[in-house]
Amino acid sequence: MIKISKSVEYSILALKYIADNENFASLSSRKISDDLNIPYDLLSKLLQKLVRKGIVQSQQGKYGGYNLLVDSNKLSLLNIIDALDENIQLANCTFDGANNEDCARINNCYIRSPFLNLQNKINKMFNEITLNELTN
Amino acid sequence: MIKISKSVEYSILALKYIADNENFASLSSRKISDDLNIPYDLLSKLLQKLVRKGIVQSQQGKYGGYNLLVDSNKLSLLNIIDALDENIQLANCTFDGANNEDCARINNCYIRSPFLNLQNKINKMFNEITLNELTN
DNA sequence: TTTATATGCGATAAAATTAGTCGTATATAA
DNA sequence: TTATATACGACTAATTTTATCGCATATAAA
Repeated sequence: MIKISKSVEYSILALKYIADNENFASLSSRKISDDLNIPYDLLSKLLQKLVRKGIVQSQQGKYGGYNLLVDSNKLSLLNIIDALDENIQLANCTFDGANNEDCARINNCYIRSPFLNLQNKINKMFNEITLNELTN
Repeated sequence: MIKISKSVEYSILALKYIADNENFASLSSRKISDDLNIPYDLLSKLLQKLVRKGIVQSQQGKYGGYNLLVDSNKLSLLNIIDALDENIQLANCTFDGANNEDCARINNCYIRSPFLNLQNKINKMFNEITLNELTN
């Protein structure tokens, strides 16, 4: 429990690798995949999502690849999680507008509100840690 | 991602329910299960684990049930997670003594140490929130 | 001492989530 | 024109989580 998905892990690894090679040619997903030992197809999809969210830029064709569009001191872990359409949700009901379909106990539940508080704290923590701080 | 398992959720619900009824007869797992809408077999096992860890006390036989052994102001979320043999492990490699079987990249990994730091922060946060604070 | 009602617990099954793969289309520099 | 890249939906596999089953043991009350 409380784990970071491989998608997020791979994305952090790749983003850092791209950031560190910004001054050279752009890195292809094939090269990132080979160098970091990340499954190629999976990585490609992650990078495509990051393109759509404006975090990286892609160049198709021969000698194509990816470049970082944002400052790695400003990109937070929460930003990355968001970009991959994931989220921090401690329980089925810990989001605005949850109803009985999400949890049978919701109407007289004594843990939902404290869980929401805790979730907010974790969100805040994840929003305060940047890509640079996530790597050494 | 980043969720609290049903086991932990059910345990918190049950522990609070037991705590609130401490002055009456001890609550049977059947009653807790019925009242809180938690699968009976699952809840029983969770309570059995909590007995083994000294968090609750059980009384078998007719009119048996469970009683809390610890102060609900001192029992932390981390204590409960521990008692259920779960843990906060952000990645496969974020524990002492992780090796190549846990991650192919471990020897020149630039995210392990920051992940460990983040994990420690979450552990600390979870150790500071008590059963009382987890309920309202 | 019998009975009803509890907990104890290993084994297994079902469900859900996460991770990984495949096929095909499109883009583009050389 | 060709080689090398990204784009992306559909699908499969693996893992983890959640739930169930069957049987054993304990004990208070009738």
